[in-house]
Amino acid sequence: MSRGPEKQFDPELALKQAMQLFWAKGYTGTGLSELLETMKIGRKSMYDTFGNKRELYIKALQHYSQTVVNKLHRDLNNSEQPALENVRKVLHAIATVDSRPMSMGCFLGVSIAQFRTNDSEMAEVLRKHMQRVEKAFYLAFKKAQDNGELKQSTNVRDLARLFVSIMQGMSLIGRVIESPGVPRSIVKSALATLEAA
Amino acid sequence: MSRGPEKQFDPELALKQAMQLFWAKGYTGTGLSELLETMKIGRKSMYDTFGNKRELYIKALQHYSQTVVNKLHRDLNNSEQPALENVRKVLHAIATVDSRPMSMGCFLGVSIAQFRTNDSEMAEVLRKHMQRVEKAFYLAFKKAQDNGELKQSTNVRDLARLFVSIMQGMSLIGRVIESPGVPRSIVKSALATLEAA
DNA sequence: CCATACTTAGACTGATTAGTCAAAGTAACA
DNA sequence: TGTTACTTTGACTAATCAGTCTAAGTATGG
Repeated sequence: MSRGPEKQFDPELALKQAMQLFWAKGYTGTGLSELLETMKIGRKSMYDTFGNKRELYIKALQHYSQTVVNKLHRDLNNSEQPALENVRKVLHAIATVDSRPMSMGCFLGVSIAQFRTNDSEMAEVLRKHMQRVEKAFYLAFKKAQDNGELKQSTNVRDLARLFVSIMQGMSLIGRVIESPGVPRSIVKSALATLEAA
Repeated sequence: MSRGPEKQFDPELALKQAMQLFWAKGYTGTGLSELLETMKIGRKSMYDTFGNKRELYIKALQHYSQTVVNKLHRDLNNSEQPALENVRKVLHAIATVDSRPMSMGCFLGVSIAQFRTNDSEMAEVLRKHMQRVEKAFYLAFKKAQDNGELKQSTNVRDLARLFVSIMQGMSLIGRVIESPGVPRSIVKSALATLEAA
């Protein structure tokens, strides 16, 4: 039984704010003092609650996975319409987000770019989350194939991996382009390839 | 006329080594002391020759553009074979590189992920280099279309942007995947889409 | 052979870094 | 109402950060 006072802050809210700052400024680019100001908690509270800066980052990635990637799963597997229509809607939505000025891209993608490739612990964390993204696309394409929306000869595993790449590449490029037409242009030709698949 | 002694180091070699360290560890993740050790030059020499850390990074990006992106242009516009065959060879080559354990991806891509999106100066530098990549693909697809390798109805500008995204996404994902099959899988389905385009 | 103009190495600065720790505060239980 | 177990605040440390600057070294021009 806990006998002391309760925490004066909401750990999940603090985590969300940490995530957004990490997302915007990067891991090494985000200082602890700045982080604590944003999270509105004290130094000790951060270390007691989240471990250290690195563990906080890993927990921020989990938070992203449980919110954004979960939503991706739901949107891609919405049963109310044809599976490929879900894919189209999701890609258009992402293109819209990536078209905004100073779009930040995908938190998973920008994280992958920031850690050394020989950081095997972080690589494993990131790979795990990325595989959930791949699976979301895989399930949608599999269903589409079962429904006759895709040819039987199409390798839906490969197709899912292709679309994860497209999404990641588009989100990355969206961080620097000025024209909102570019992400739409990418989605347009990406969806065109589905016609023949 | 210069009256003093010549530099005791090769600025281009030093720049190349700085690029590789930045590439591996990121901008904020790379300390100046570490940088100077790798470049094998003194502190003052770095500031006199390259300005400061940030300008050094920008010059490293230029170096990348003048070597790697130039090679991409040459490979995609090699006139000895059909234009689409150039695209296939280039993508297979990139997939091979991205399949290596601890592949570092594309220096442009990892750079885009590292700077704040409101860093407009850096965004412009990165956009400029990325547009050269897009142009390399555009010219190859345009030639393919003129040669009848692609349908007249295909929008080659959109197609080029799609392939830049695919390449960036694949290179990013290559940093964390363990299986060499993933990049090959992506290239396989990417090239399959060209059959119908 | 000296003066000039460049180079070099490295000491130094003030700021900031991640992380620790002691002290004060507070709520719940006996 | 103490005692206990938790919280919070913020001072502190040692290391590192980017960047400056002085002093010593060196090749060239006169």
